[in-house]
Amino acid sequence: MSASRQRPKLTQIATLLGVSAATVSNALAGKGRVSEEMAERIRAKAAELGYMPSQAGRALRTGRSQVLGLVLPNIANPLFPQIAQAIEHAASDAGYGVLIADSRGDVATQTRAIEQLQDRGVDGIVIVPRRGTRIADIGSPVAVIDSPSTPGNTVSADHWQGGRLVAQHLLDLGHRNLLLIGNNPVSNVQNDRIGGMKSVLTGNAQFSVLWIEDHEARHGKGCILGLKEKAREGVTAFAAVSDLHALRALTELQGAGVRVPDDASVTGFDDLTWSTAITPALTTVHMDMATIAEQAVAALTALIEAAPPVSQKREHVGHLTTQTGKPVATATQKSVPMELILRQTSGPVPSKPTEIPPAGEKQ
Amino acid sequence: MSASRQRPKLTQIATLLGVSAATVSNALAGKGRVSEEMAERIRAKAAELGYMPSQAGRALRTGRSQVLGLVLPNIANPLFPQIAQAIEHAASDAGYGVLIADSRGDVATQTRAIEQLQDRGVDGIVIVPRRGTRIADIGSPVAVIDSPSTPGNTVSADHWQGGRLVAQHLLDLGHRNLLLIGNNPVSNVQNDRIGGMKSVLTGNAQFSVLWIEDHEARHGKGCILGLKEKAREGVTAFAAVSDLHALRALTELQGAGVRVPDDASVTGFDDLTWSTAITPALTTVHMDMATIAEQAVAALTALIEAAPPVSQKREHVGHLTTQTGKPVATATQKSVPMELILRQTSGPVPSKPTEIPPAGEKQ
DNA sequence: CGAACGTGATTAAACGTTTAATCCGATCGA
DNA sequence: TCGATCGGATTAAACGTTTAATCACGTTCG
Repeated sequence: MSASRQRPKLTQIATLLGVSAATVSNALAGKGRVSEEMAERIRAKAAELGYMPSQAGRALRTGRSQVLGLVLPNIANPLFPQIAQAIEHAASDAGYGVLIADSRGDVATQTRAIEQLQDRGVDGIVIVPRRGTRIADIGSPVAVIDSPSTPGNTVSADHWQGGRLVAQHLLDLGHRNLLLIGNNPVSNVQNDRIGGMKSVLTGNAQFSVLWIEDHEARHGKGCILGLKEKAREGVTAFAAVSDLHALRALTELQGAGVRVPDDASVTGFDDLTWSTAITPALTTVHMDMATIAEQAVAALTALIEAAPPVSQKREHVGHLTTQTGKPVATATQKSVPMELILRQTSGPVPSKPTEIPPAGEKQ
Repeated sequence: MSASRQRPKLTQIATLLGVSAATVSNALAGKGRVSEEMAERIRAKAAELGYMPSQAGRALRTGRSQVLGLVLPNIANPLFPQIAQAIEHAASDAGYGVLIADSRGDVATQTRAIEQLQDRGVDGIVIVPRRGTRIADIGSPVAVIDSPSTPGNTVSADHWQGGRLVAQHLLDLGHRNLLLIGNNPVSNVQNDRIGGMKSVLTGNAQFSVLWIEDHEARHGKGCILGLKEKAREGVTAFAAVSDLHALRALTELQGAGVRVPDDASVTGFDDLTWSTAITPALTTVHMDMATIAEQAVAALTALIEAAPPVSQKREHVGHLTTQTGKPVATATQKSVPMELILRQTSGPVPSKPTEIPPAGEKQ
């Protein structure tokens, strides 16, 4: 069991079998004209030696690195693991590696991150843009994951439909007085979710919207949201646009003596990992990240294959390439349905008016 | 403002200035013998053209890709964002890109992920091993982030000291009856944390340990932990080895009518992003991931520089290279102190025996 | 004054792969 | 039987960079 001493290269296989390197390359790629018998022997030898092509050599020749860049608004975002994992799987399945980059929430850093990825020679970039940002035309193939209301080559979850889902669920449970909790109206995603919810809450259902950043701007960061009072005023369901806010609501209510789901229901969005780890487990709306990532990567690879490698003598220019040679973003708009995950924080509206213990909490 | 048409290459700068490509390369690298005047002109031209060297060409020649691999036990792990972000920063500062790989919790996948990274030509690998796994000698330079009790070239937080920190804090608050909550005793990290706590809890303080996986094996996954009963039996502090478990404990206690921190204290580990978003905010122990990542990357780059590129004719073998030519892992063991973050879930032990509302919760 | 030296630049090879162009026989059709 | 065709393999160039070896030339020293 001698450990692999040197990375075997094409010429080694070639000389060992008495053929040329080109033949070996062709055989392994299944491209040129190689006899089936020869091809078989070559594949066998390659397997025996544990041959793996040098990405560097290949990249240099083909102009393709087989690597995608993933730029995120903020790696520390709790949703990030889901995204990264899904993209990594999808990319890996498509034969690509994933290089990560962090915009650290900063829009300047975001463009810098993109440039750095390009310098590293990525073939394409998946961007989850900082909220409110639009991705201008950069030189590389790009796929954006955001919300369907983002223009450009976008794939995303159908946040609007997700909003409808959860609102309908609460309606079905009998709730008629809801509080929608969001963080910041600038976010396309949050707006879509809220919009979806609103679109269902017509007729005799009433609701109001609490934007946390507004509230904190007035009362200080990390302040109490005052949900207990809301509950006393008759709100029986708290629908947050993110599990994070749902968690905040849940703990604030529980700490104030409001029983969930007996006295009030709480729902979230995103199905973060810990949403089953809390008691009661959180009712939420799940993004099918696997599908989203798959579509994003598929769109990206399509773009990559369509565009000629950057520095290639193009003799007879195809009728599809633009003047600049940039890939024509086909601007596909795909949206993937979300799924309601029923757990324990949502329940039927209480029959009698909720009995909330008197005030007197410190802070 | 003509957009960069083609990626400029060395020879373009060279011909434009009437010198050879080698001189340009030397000037930009600051290596060979180039007159300061010439170097300046070259740098200016390079900047003007926005020249960026082709990683492919460089990698092929030097055998170095300037990319590190990051292998994680499970990308979906909530701690992952912190780790990934820190590693990405550190690597970026050191001039490296970061390629991610997911072991999906599976040990077989872990080795496969490592191999894939190697095939992609990474210069070194940072591994956060699946719990209980030992990283055997793979061909590449490796840095492991786990716990100090892991053998090999490791850097990690000082989980033991972190345990001491939080236990001492609870002692100082007057708690004498604690429940330590862990998930699985196989984890080095969790063991260290528990061990550190235990080491402080001597004398008249009593405690017991609850391993969640054991408990769930008996009562079903996601079951109630029975903390209310513990509280009634006199436990006043619940110290979890992870914020995740702390959150579970907190919500279970709150839902059962136990006031935190008035009736009981709860503490966690890791300072996950949402730990300030809950009410009351979670007292926890923070890992200095930035420093850990920095040290891991530093150790890795040192190893990389020390080891000769894989396929280089080594004529006069240095006296340091081993027979196999593998990098001699110097097996540094660095541990970075943790920091106690005081928030609202920990408070003084209640003066009178805790008044817990009667049982009667529905599951 | 010739040899040694130092400085600044050039030449050429090499990294490992892909691919267009080419070559060599053998087979086939006319 | 000759030319065209085709299958199967080879040759050679190219991708963009780095670097050891070399060169030209002016200076300095013995």
